[in-house]
Amino acid sequence: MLTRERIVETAVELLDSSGDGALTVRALTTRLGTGPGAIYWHIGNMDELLVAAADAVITAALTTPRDEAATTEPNEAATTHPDRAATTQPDRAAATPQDEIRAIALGLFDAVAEHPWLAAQLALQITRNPWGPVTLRIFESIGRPVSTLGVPEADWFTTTSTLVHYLLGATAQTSQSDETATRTEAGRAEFLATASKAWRDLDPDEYPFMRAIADQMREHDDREQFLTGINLVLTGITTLHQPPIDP
Amino acid sequence: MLTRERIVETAVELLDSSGDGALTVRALTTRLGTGPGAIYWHIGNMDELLVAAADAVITAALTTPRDEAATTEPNEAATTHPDRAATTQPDRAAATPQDEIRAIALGLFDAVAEHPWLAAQLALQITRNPWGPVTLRIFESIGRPVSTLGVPEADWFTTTSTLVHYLLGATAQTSQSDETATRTEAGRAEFLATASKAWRDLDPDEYPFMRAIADQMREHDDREQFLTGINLVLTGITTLHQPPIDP
DNA sequence: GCATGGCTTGGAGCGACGTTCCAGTATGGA
DNA sequence: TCCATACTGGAACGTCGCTCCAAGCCATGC
Repeated sequence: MLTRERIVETAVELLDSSGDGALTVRALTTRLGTGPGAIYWHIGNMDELLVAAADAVITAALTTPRDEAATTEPNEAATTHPDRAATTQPDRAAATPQDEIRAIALGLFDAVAEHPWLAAQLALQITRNPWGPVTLRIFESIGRPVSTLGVPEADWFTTTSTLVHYLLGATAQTSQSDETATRTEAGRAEFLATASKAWRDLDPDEYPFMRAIADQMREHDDREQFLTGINLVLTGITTLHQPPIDP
Repeated sequence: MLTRERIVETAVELLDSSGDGALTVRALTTRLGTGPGAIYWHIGNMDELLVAAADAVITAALTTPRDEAATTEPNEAATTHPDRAATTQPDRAAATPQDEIRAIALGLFDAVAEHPWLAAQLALQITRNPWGPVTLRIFESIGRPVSTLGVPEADWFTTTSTLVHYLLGATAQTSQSDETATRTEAGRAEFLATASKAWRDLDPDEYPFMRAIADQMREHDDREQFLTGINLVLTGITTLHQPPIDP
């Protein structure tokens, strides 16, 4: 029996294994041993399928407890800390709101790193339908800890927007689409060296700044830089909204 | 005579007038009164044409002096402040680096608002080719004032990245793709009211935060919120990098 | 003046895509 | 047993990016 879930699942598999352009109706039909009519009975649209695929992966990334280690058996991790396990998101509690935000952001960052097609999809869906299910979910996840951050309620929307926008921009650029090259450690090092050299060879009149930071480009780590950016925004938030008078 | 510039120019016209999906090779051929072979003689690829179109618009947005008023005759504005006029970008000088960054960011924001197709293109190109000409130009423009901000040179890359990533994420989401509806003032108000109501009707268990900020959604202004976000990041930067010891 | 050879053009056509249409099958209730 | 409804998969349509190629253009050398 063909179900919407099975189609979405297969779509994600296709995207994961063969990249952006691999998700075609024809590829789905062969993989599922069926015809286009069957697929369009369950799914109205190719775009709708892409939204569903992205939503599935994002939802998984947002609800999975961020344990940094347990990737195969999340239940096992849950038994490690059996108290506190009643909440929706088992671990992660007992941390500062800042820690929560960092954890969620890193979860999304890693999800995009694991599913390179997700970067383009996120970007596209956010421009085409700014408040689709994907944006909504991310906003809610980031907004919840923001509301416990001490920010006045009137600024919740703007503050969360800033965080989410940074997060989306950063994941968009940092998703190595050049898969094969950047998959390995050596390939990534080579990529960085090449880019760094390209910047150094730019026109000094037109690109003085890029030339100045070419070295930093070669030595930087995407994930670390992402976290630094999050911390920068968090610092801005706490600086603006809670003056140094400590209770 | 057909030239690459003429093709790019026509491509921008097509995109501006008829939106995202209007730029096809066939549309170009009819508009230019030629055939596909002629076009592919000057342009290697459809993607390459899209990059060129985006680059053209972005470059224009980054080099135009941001005078908020003078759109037709930039030279006139230059005479207003005749000193300092020797730099590449006539006015804008004599301001703080923060002002410069705000001006550049708003310039990009307005460019995306004026060319709605640009949002999706920026997002796509940045994920597909993170250091293409468009990203490079934006990075250089933002990075230059950042380097005069008092941030230690070792942090220039990360700091500029944070600003650019926020900027890209914000413009991506804030580009009303739903053109006709949001073009007019009334249409936009209706759009906001509808979205706000949709948030209020969400499941209280799953989306408590979105429900809490539904009102702020209805009353917010995109451009203003964008600026607030920029200021938030700028505050984070100055807070982290120059301790309150004032010279 | 004229032939030559390299740019440049535009039309025909190829393969692949998303999508629709529809004849057919299965299944569960009357 | 019959039938309505849910579902399937193959054929086909229109459009897309792109390639191929015969013809045109035009400056140069003879």
